[in-house]
Amino acid sequence: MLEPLSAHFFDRDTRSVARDLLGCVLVREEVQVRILEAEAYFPGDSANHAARGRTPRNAPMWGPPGHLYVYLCYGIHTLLNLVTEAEGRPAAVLIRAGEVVTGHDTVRSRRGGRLDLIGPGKVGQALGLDLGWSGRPLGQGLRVVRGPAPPEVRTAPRVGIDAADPADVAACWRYIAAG
DNA sequence: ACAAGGATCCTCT
DNA sequence: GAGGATCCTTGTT
Repeated sequence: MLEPLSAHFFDRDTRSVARDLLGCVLVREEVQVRILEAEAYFPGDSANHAARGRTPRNAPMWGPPGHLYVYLCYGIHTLLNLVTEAEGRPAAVLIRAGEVVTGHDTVRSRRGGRLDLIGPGKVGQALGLDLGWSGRPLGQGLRVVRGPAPPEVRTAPRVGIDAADPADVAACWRYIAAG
């Protein structure tokens, strides 16, 4: 449970990483968040931010695995992605939901008294992330440690990607811890 | 330099 | 269940 995930963990198929991240725990200082839901975005995927080429924002997705890709959504929410696959292959896992393990008081103060972390903007807020975290390697302020795999994993289409190709919209590349 | 829009969340009806 | 918040990123002039 205390073993931090190495870059090696992220250096493989993004969908496998997304599934295996369920149950693992994000750790920043006293706050620990167990990952309950994640989505895979990988090379050749029209819903991927990287699908239209490299820009300053999405550049971390091309970088080495095990780094952060943080971006601002709707001007308000910081969404946390963990970069996967070999350097040069733009891919990442979006952390869509979690549950607070420790640091409840800190999360409440960051979240206006709330503790629920169902939704990617809430996860970023609970961890106190901003755009300055994008591109940083895991281990420098934020790390992920192994946790027990959930008893059951469900899959579903990804959320909020209606502009992508229909086949990619329909694909079940969202992984949800159940049970 | 400008305009459009976004891998969302919260409040109010 | 609808709508507003809010600001960065991007592509275009």
